[in-house]
Amino acid sequence: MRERFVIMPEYSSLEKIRLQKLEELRAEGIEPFPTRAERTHTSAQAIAEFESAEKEGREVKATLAGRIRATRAMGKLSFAHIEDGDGKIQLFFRVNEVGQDRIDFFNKMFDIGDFIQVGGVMMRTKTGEATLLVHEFKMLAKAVSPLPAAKDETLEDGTVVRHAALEDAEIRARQRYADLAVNPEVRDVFRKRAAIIKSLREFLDEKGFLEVETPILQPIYGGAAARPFVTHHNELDQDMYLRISFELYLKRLLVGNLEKVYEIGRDFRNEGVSFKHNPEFTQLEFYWAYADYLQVMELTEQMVSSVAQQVLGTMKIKFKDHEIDLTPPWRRLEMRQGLLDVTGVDIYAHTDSDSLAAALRAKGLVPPVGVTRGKLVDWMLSEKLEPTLIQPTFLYDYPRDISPLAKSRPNDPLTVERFEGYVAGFEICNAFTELNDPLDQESRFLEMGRDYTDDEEEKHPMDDDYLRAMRYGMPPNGGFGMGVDRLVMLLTNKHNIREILLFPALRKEEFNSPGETE
RNA sequence: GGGCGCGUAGCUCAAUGGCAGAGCAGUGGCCUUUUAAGCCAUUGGUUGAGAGUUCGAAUCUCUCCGCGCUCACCA
Repeated sequence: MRERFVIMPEYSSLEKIRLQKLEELRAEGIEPFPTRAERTHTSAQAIAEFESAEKEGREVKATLAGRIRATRAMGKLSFAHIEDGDGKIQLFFRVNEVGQDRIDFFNKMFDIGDFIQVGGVMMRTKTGEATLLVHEFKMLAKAVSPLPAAKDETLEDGTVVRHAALEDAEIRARQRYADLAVNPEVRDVFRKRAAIIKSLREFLDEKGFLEVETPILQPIYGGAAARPFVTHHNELDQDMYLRISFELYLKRLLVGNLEKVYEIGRDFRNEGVSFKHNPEFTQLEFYWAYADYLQVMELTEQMVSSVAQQVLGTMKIKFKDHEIDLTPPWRRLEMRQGLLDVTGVDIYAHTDSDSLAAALRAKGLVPPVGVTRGKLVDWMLSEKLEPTLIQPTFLYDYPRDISPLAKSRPNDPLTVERFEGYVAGFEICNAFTELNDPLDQESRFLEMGRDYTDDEEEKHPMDDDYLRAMRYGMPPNGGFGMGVDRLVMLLTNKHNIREILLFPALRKEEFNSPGETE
């Protein structure tokens, strides 16, 4: 199979016309991509200043810069809307101010999508719209390819209907630049995303946590059960893994007497892609010395609700058909009880996988066969319980055998102090009282190694350096991990991770030449 | 990776075996307060790619490419 990138094999007819305009501009001595631009006001600033000035009968001069989104040419008049970072504003070109030649020039040479600089005076049109009456204008950047421009229609009741908007999911994701350029609400999603991350950071900073950066390229991966991406360092001549979690490095810092640490960054997992999974995703983890999972629970509900309050101005959010209230305290549900409620089976009464599977089948359920007890519990959880957890819920106390880095409950070796936070039926975070006994940790590594002998990549590899660190002494601590993308989905009411990632993972663009197949 | 579905003009969509179309965008013309501006005219297509069935394929079949949904996987 021959591979190559698709590099716009040929210009379309629309593009050829625009290229011709480029040449004509240059022939007239006009640079279509000038080096510098000027601007005195954004669209919103110009309108705001005009609205206060017009009461006093004061004139507002403004130079604006932005992208042409619509034009309406009428012979001796032209109207246009440009859009900048603050919004849209109408331009009014009139023969009185600029002369017929410049009107014709604008109509002929300027297309939707072009960047323009306009200087003039603010005024109000007959229909009452605050508008810039243009005295002078200048091309800032010509768009060679037509933007997939939409038209906005404002109905009587003020609602805006967008016609022929770019909707193709593939083009929107692949050409996010075009999606952002024509769909303003997409820009808002990413502004909100930035605000959420900033707010998380501020919350943790304010609580005295230290933000740190740990290696993305790691000689040994760990901290989660996931397949890693493998790469190679040439000079060191060794394979490296892209991290699947931050956990083991952050906990090494507790050994180093840093008591409260966190990191927000990218994790990489070489696994399936779905509406809630991307191969690289943003994770928040923190570790808190001398705290346990109950304290982490309280901090979690404070953190998530305060982020919502700060970013959205409310703790009551909408997600799909659900009205969700993030106000603390959140419901706390012991996992054993939760599973008993939805399946009628008490996992504590069945301490091996055969017994538990039999009990489930006796209730008419169809659990997967040939798996560990931990996996059976996981199945009960994800199939039966999770979908019912719409309002924020902490599910707590998990089986030890699916939690190799969590600390057992005192006097209950089969159960660990762990919780997961659920909202809208999906998991947003995972936390536990961290295991800090180096000898116990070593035996857990060995245990996990045995469980995954068939699948080399997924097993927890022994991390000798981590054990060495633990042997110096690690304070008791509570740890926390949250998929930031999931939180962003929740707070923006987007139901696909692709909607809240600027550049989600997609197959490489390539094509087979006619007749050539593998 | 499995199952189901989709792919038609720059964008949004029609055409279900019988001449590939519409609106917007574009191009030419008219128009001094428009705002999906309007009116007249007009350009634009390898119907994702390739093969097959048929007198005839956007439409039916197969292969491939891409995307979506879903299952599996996934702390």
